[in-house]
Amino acid sequence: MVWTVRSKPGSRLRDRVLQRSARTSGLPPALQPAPRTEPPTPAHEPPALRQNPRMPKPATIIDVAREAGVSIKTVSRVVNREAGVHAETREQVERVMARLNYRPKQSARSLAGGRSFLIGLLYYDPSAAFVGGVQQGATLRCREAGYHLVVESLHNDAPDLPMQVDRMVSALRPDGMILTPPLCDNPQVLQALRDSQTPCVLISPAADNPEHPSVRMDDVHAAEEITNLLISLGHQRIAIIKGARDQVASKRRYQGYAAALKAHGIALDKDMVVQGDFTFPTGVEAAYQLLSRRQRPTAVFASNDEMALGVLVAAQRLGLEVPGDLSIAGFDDTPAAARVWPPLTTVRQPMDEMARAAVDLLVGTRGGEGAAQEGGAGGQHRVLKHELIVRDSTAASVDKPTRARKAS
Amino acid sequence: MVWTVRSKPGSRLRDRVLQRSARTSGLPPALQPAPRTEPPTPAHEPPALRQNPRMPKPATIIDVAREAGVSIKTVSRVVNREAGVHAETREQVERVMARLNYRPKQSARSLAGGRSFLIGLLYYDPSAAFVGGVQQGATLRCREAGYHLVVESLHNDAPDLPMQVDRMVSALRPDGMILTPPLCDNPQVLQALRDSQTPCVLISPAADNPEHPSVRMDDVHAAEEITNLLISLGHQRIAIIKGARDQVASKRRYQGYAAALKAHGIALDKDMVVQGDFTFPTGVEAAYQLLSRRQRPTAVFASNDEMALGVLVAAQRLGLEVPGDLSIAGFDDTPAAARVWPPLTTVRQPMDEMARAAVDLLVGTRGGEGAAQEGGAGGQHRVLKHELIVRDSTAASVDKPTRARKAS
DNA sequence: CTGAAAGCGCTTACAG
DNA sequence: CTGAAAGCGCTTACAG
Repeated sequence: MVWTVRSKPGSRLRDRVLQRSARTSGLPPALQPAPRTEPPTPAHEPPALRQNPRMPKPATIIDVAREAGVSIKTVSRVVNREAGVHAETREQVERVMARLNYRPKQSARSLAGGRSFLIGLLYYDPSAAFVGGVQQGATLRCREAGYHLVVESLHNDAPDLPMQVDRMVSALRPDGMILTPPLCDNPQVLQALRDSQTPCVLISPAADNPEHPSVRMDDVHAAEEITNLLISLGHQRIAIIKGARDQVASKRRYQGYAAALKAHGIALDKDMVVQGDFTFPTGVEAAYQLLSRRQRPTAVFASNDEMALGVLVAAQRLGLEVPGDLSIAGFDDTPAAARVWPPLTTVRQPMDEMARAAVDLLVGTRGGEGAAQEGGAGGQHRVLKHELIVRDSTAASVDKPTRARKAS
Repeated sequence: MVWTVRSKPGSRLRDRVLQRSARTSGLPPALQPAPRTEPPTPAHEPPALRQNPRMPKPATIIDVAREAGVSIKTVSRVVNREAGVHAETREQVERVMARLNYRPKQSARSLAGGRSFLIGLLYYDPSAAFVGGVQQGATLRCREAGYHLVVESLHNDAPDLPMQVDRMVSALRPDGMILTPPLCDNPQVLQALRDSQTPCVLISPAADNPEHPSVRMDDVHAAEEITNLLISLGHQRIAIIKGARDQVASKRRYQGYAAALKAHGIALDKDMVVQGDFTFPTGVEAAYQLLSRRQRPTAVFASNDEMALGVLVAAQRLGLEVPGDLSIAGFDDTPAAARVWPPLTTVRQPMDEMARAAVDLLVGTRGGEGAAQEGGAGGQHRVLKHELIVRDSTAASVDKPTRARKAS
């Protein structure tokens, strides 16, 4: 069939610009196109929540382009801070964007550009202070970088874990994922993420994974430092309450404890090692055990603050003065650690910084240096500095004269 | 200018289907189009995170339509569970979707359909167990409903709060927002949300807002019940430790306490009322005050668990038996409440259910009944049932004979 | 330094 | 019950 057309069909862009202009043309009000009403509410939308239908529609890139007298491509360049835009042009566009209160729509950017501006955070135990700290750091860094954080709570042992992960990444196509323990060590989760080609960063994984970058702190070293502190205060009988058996952090903190003792020539006494599981009651229980020994410890290093709090409560109940009769050190620097009496000596995990670093790795901020730093086939492993927080729950041993007030 | 074309231009759809088919045509391998390589990595993307470039692209609605021998519109109907698709057609499409592992892309659905499938959660204090509980319930309900939860941490007193809110909603266009205290009572936040026409649900607001639906529990009644419990155990000198002055929950819990006393003809003794601020140390401090009175209370109702824990520690330190010498009741049912010894009698806030109800309100699940239920100009206010958790920190008063074991 | 065109993958609004 | 076309609001790939 032969068709004859009288003119080159106008581009869609031009049509739309014209159409929009008509609304503000000189037509008498009665002839102006009626404001678009909302489509009939679908059955699945609650009518009560539908809002004022004649609110002006948000400005689009086309509106900005028209007002600024440039092409939409140029507006796009300004929005994305691409180099190579005349300074005057840029300023003009920025002025119009501000005036129209223009905000690029993420779904359009995502569809066209392949970036979703979404970062996913996968976690297991929502009540863990650790997850909360990571989430906090991640949201703030995301905001700075123009991204948003989508959270997903998963059971580490759910049978359909891979499917849950797949559903999330397939629908949202996040630009990256942040995994916290124990999910960051779950092979099924990692495989699902690889299948979907989603970049991810592991936070405090059990072991460095060559396939994925990770961010963590040095638990061994921190535990060693805190034990050194106790030793430097003159303590010789230093007990440790170990954390949950299935968590790597437990093992690492114990390692640091043992290393410090060894370095100072203090024999590791089995009676000074009690198993806990990171909960308050096991701290209490362990303390009762330890404090009833013929040779009582003069200091206790609990593998986390919650257990340290248990030790504190048990000691006070037994009529012991802290730190007069017993020094107590924890790990984590939870909010409660600073609030109890006496406030706890502990280690602050840099959860916030770990999360920020993870986001940086994913969105590529200072990705250049970061990526070069460590090398490794697709994996770089950052170790962030922790902080020893010395408060009043630790003091010089009653057995020996004080040697120093603080250590490393 | 006059153009002559030899055929009606093919629709974009048909072109694309043909183009895709060509890839699997009988052409010798050498002539087949090369697999698309990733575009050169932009400066802002970390090279280390780019993945295998020749992974097959995910199936689109067009692939499914072609394989199933239907139009994309029909696939769309199946995906959205619209009525009016022949059963056989539906099953055929579903089979193909499963085989191709098809997942609709949310950015495309969002751009075309105006729904983002995103729900926003705005919170202030990330360490609050309350927020954690709400988030947990919200993520789970979102997953069930095919939505995702985007979290945003905001300072309630940030000068640019409205802008921060606006940036989020303008970029993401979430289908709804969930606000927790104190943000749900912040006029600036609410105004910004109204400006953007984003539906929102308030969780536990200070007062019912006629403009927005809300979900909460009945703090007054819960406090009354717990006080009744203590009264029924024979206690007459029941102290209360009030919560932070600026939180409505504090006031409501005190109201319930006072109401219960009045109903039982017990005079409100000013010496039995101490101000706290919801933190552990104020619980300890208040307990010392109360327990040093000439007329010591036999029971203490702390306005939250954290303060109740403080009372517990203080009591034990003073050599008092709990609950033998002193009954203690808290509020919140935090994880610690069940773990301390003795475990705390308290009230469980239905945070999970509140969050789920909020999501339902926003996505319109059972919106029909929900919306009709309460009426109100655009606002419906749901009050969910709390739960009185009676544990071992409360027992019969030593002063009076036991009257009952439980109340209401 | 700037722009015109095509396309991302869906849904809406119609038409039959 | 099913489908063809247009369009959502951007970015990419080119071209100049």
